[in-house]
Amino acid sequence: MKKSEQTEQKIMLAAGEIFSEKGYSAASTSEIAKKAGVSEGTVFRYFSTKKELLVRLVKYGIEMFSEDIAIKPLIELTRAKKNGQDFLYEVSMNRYDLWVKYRNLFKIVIHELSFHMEIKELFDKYICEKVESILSSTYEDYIKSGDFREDIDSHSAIRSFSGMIFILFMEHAHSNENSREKMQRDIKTTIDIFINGVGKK
Amino acid sequence: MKKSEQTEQKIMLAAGEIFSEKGYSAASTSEIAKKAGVSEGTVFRYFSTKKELLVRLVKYGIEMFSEDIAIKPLIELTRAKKNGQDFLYEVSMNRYDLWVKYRNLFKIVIHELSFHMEIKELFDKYICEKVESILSSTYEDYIKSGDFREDIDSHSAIRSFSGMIFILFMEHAHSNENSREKMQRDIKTTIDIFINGVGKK
Amino acid sequence: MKKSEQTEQKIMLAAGEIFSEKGYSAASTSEIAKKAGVSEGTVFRYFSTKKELLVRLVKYGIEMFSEDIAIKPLIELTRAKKNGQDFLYEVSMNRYDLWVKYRNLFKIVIHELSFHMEIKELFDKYICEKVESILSSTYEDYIKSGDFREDIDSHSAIRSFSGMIFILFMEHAHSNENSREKMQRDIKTTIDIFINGVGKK
Amino acid sequence: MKKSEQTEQKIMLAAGEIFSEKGYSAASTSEIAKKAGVSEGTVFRYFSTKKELLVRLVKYGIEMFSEDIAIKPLIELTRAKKNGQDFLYEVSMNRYDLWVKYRNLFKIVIHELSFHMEIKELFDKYICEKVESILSSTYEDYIKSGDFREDIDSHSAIRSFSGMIFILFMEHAHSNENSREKMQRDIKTTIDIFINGVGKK
DNA sequence: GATGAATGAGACTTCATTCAT
DNA sequence: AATGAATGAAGTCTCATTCAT
Repeated sequence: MKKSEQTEQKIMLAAGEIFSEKGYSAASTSEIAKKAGVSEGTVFRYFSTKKELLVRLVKYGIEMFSEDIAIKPLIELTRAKKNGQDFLYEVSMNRYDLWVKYRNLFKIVIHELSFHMEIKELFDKYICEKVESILSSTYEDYIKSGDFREDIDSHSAIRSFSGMIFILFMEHAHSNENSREKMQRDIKTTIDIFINGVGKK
Repeated sequence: MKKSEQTEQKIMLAAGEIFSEKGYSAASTSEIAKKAGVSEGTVFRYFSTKKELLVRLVKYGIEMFSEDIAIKPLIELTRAKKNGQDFLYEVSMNRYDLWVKYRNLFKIVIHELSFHMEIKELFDKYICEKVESILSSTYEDYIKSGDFREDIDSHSAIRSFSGMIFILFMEHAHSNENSREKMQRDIKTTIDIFINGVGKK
Repeated sequence: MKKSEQTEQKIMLAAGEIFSEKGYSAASTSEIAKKAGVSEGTVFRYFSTKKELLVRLVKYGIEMFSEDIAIKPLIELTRAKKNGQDFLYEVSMNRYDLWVKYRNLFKIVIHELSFHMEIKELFDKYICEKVESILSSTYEDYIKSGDFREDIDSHSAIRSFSGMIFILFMEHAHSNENSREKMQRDIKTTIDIFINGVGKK
Repeated sequence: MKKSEQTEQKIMLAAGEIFSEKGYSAASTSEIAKKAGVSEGTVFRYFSTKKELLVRLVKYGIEMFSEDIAIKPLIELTRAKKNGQDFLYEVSMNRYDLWVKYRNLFKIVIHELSFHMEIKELFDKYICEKVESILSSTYEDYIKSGDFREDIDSHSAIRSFSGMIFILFMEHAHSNENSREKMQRDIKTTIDIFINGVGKK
């Protein structure tokens, strides 16, 4: 990696931490420069604008995330055709690990989503659509194979499942006791609810 | 209502709109003053600090919300003992109407939650706990009455249901086609999933 | 005069001096603020932009100049119908006094003319056209009265005369020996050349 | 021409364009470097300072101009002894062509004259004095030969004539319709005024 | 000899906050 | 009680200049 690329990385890394910590607009470029160990002028050599720093940072993060989400799980999935329960568990844990890895990125994206069109577009295009497309095709396989009900449209199902998982992650993010083991148990319960419902048979 | 209270209200109203529109830290007190139709000095007569304006605004909003959520539905609930499905539907639609009414407040709370301890505490204390306590006692009634499974702890169930509904609201907030009718249908589907699951019996 | 108008004046005055001394773009707002005896923030309360400060300053100066040039000499002119020689002398000396009074303004206008469209427009509209219109009508009176040649178009004549006077002012501005007496003599010589030419009869 | 001289030329050329376009102090060295097709570092290898770039550029330009003005016209003048009218016409058109050729240089010199002593000195020494000395000796020849009046001192005459021509050039520079033909006509009129005056005989 | 990455001082500008009126 | 003028600290950004490669 060239030196200039290293500098760019250092700046994006520092910006990622500070943006996620105090939000884009409360973060100052001087603080970012200091954390990155470069002068403020250098920040603007690489990113002509504070906003551009945000957008490039998110774009770069999402690209990396995109690779991680697209490649890794599909390989594991095709390797062993699992039942719905196990599949969802794998997907959720994989997402959880990604969540941990990309925690800062997600925090930034979720926060700045509503203030910056560019971020919303990246989010819609590279996260929502991608996740939906991966899940929906698999979901419909399970319908065809007779495991899942046909009278629930896959969009609603996926949305509901995503919401359950999303809020679970949030709870863990904001709580102190957030071990991987607890997460495993919580995910299993959540999937149980999703597949079997809470109603008594 | 006294004149001074009116002024305070005007300022909080204006602040609510601007905070929700561009975020707390990107909002400027001068813009708030202008929208409220008062001078900048006046803002600081009522709120010694921009941050205090945020906190008092959220506190006030949450108190009003608290009354709305605590009183209205409980009356309706006790009036007619419903089955779980109908109860959840009522609750969800009621929450949806509240969401619409308190849209700005929620947007602010969700955004500033992670940057301001005071907001997080208010949120935990007056929203999470309140909602959880209302729902969990009812939920356990349904367990006892044999409608719901005993092997799912009420916290997990409530969390999952909240997540499903939350993300549904989000989808509507960010989409263009967001009529009340569509919401009614979506909520019914979501409750169906929650109670019966997606798995084939 | 209200206090706020006083402040605005102080800032424009300071800006006028510094702009004329080192040019618009080499002048710094902090220096202007210091010279005006206000804080830098105050400068931007009155002029949202450094550029706006320049434009408003020029506009204001030109308006004052416009009044001075339009009203004063016309009164004197109508009072006593003079011959061409005396008329031009009066006009030139009047212009010289204005030049001394508006020295800074002219320096700024002449310098920034070519970099800022707004200034050029103000200059064309309020100085060139005004001066031309005042002079040309009078000039044509002299033609009609048989004092001046008919075969020189008034625009060329006025342009030539203005150039002679302009460069004379410039010489005085850049020289050390620039008394009013010397100017009077130089103007008389210049007018002699203009009316009689340098060629021998 | 050596390679290093070429580079120096390229930089001065680029600087000349940008300085004349937006003024010395609003021009940035990075822009100059880009336009010259060299790196920013290179600019500072050849010119230790932005200011030095300006001064050397002007010095170099004035030297070239000096040769052009001193050599060419004198040859033509001595070749054919003309009358005053024709002589002035030749000189003016020659100056006009030089003006077109050195347009950028003149614009820079005129603008920076009052902000940089070095430029003013170069201007006075190499342009004013030179032009004055060339013209004044010739002018006095015409006095002696009885063509021109003796009662006008040559400095005043030359100054007046220069002003007329200067402002004519300015008018052309700022107007759209600025053909060489129009200039020829305007110069002839101007000279007519200069020699014969506008007064009726 | 040339490059372009890095710097840091300083530019313009914003804004929460104070205070005389 | 209310105003809005004034502040000054801090923010984003620019740019001449240096220096390792």
